[in-house]
Amino acid sequence: MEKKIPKNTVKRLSVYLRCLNKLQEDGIENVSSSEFGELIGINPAQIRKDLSYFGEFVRQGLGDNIEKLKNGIKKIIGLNETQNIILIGVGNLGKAILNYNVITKRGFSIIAAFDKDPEMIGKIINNVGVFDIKKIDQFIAGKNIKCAILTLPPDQIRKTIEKLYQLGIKGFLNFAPISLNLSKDIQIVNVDLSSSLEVLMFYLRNNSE
Amino acid sequence: MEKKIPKNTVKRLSVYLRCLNKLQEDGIENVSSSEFGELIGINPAQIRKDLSYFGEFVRQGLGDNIEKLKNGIKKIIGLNETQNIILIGVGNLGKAILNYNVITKRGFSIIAAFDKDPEMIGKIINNVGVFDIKKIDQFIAGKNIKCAILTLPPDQIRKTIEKLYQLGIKGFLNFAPISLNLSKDIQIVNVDLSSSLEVLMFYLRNNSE
DNA sequence: TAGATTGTTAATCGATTAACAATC
DNA sequence: TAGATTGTTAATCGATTAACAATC
Repeated sequence: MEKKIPKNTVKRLSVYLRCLNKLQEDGIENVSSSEFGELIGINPAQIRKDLSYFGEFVRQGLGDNIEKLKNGIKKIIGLNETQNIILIGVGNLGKAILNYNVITKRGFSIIAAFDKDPEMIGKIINNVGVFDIKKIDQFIAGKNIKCAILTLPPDQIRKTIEKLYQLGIKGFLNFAPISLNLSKDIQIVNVDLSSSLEVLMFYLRNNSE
Repeated sequence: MEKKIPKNTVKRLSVYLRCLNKLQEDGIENVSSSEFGELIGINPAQIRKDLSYFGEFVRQGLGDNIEKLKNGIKKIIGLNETQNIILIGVGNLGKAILNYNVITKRGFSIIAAFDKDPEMIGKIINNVGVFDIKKIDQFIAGKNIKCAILTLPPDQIRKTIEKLYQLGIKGFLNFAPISLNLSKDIQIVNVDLSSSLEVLMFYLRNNSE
């Protein structure tokens, strides 16, 4: 990647993709950046700028085909092909995510879940098998798995990341409320419910914004 | 609020709070901004600047007492007193959140859950009762509830927000992957798993950052 | 007091937006 | 062609960081 992509641009790409899908479902085939911007509440210049970072592939511009644009964004993100992921920790949250079909619709495939609880091992949840965490090495071997969803207790996160990293997995979606200082080589995205609630609370009290 | 608080400052306040709690658990009573910054990987000047927006209350500065600082941040966020919240939609994700005790530890109290499923109504999950969504009006009346967690299917989100807004609830934590253009008066924080996964995927492919 | 650490100003850096020539 | 819409440059706006006098 030649130029540095702003962090917010990446987040917006995801928003664009979702909205383009929606538009396509509604049978719309083209949008201009101004129409699109209007729709999602983002400045049209922002949209054009965001896309220009990857400008090679949509030379015709937004005004043209939604399908083309969608595929372009998918390619940027790496979702032009289905991504295999695994889930570690089949507690309440783990189960909820296994049952959350939106992830699948978006081009991800959870191909296995792992837990240490004998009660859970062997079960099948929404077509995903639960395996013994001890056997994860042999399961992963040879499969193309780039990232893992971690729905484990906080105290097991670090250990698990280190283990999976050795097995070649470098991307993590983490739900535990902890700060980790990890190798630059590891990509981690944190989802923190209490933190989100706190941010919400703040804006509720100071809602001049 | 005199000056405008940067969005990122608010997010960081939440991080600060979590880390201060951690430090306190470890028996530490004071930190300097440089130590603290080192610990959480944030520039000390950034921390001082963030806190200076609310400068009135920690005149002594970070170098002083963690307890004092913690209470200061709690007060800014509005967590100096327990915040009552409700949860709408007791599906898999709803259940997971009800069972997620971290929220409680952080100063929130989920005082009730609501669903329309007769099978669910009347059940108690982790000490939270599940009530008939139709009776929500009378339940809420007179109680001090400022925000709601929405774990409903996407197509029911808008309707539910409008309803709750009329009942005086203006803050929402939303898990459905939709973009809503709502009244400025409403505060909404979105948690979108697929979007988080997409951001993760992007950085995995372009991990020069 | 002397040293450490702050709060805040000024400088830097990055992200957003307006404007417009180039393109379809 | 004329009108619309782009991609990109330049201007603006905001957020981060370095530096330092003021404070404990």
